[in-house]
Amino acid sequence: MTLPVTIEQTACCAPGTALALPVAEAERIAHLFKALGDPTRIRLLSLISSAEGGEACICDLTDPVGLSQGTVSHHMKLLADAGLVTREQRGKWAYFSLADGALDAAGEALRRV
Amino acid sequence: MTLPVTIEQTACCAPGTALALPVAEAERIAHLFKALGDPTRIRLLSLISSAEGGEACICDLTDPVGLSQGTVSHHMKLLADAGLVTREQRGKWAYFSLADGALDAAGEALRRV
DNA sequence: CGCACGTATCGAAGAATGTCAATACGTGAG
DNA sequence: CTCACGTATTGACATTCTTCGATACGTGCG
Repeated sequence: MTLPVTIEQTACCAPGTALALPVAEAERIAHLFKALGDPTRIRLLSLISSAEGGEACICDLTDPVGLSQGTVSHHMKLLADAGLVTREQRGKWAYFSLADGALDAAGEALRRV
Repeated sequence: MTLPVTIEQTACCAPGTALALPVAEAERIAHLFKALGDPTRIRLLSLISSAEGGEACICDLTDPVGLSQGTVSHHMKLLADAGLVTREQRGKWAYFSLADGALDAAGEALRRV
């Protein structure tokens, strides 16, 4: 983990800088898009959204993306941490769905830049 | 560079997979968001958009982000490669502006997932 | 309970990324 | 032409990311 050493970048500094996004918010936004910045994860999102009922378990996803179960689980964790998907345990299976309005929120974040 | 070894992932395969994004397009989209997946680059975009006239040169950007000139130049190249900013040489200076409709296109890409 | 199966986590290896200092490139001023 | 200055590129280094294989965790079935 890298602690944010930069302090109070929001106030003062170069002219015009005050209008720009505060560092903390830039980090939040970047974190969201970093989750979207991998082909496999885009594919996973797409697979979920086009799946029956808009949800899928890990076992449904490993084959299409051609990666190991552990790796897919890892990617799903990243997507969940970014708030892009939700996880629901049902029996032995973990079902993932697109988080409601998450993609819209991402688009909104773009407009704030 | 990694050549796309995966061939014809679009056709056949697992049931439901056909509806998902083709690998090539997932890669395109991911490449776009990877450019947006760094706090510094988000900050750079914001600085440019909030700058006088909606444009800025490297020298305007190094101080606010607190990074070396070479590093900022590197980030701007990535943003330009992703089609997010345009570069215009004017005298000794290179002026960067937000590419027209690029952020909208990013939002649109999300809707395609 | 014990086992099988789906999922999560861990440790390691290789690739990619962010950063700097140094240097090369290009352009306008003199 | 030569020089100064803004920008781009290079080489090096540390960090992060992606991936795998192996293993641990949890749940339902027998």
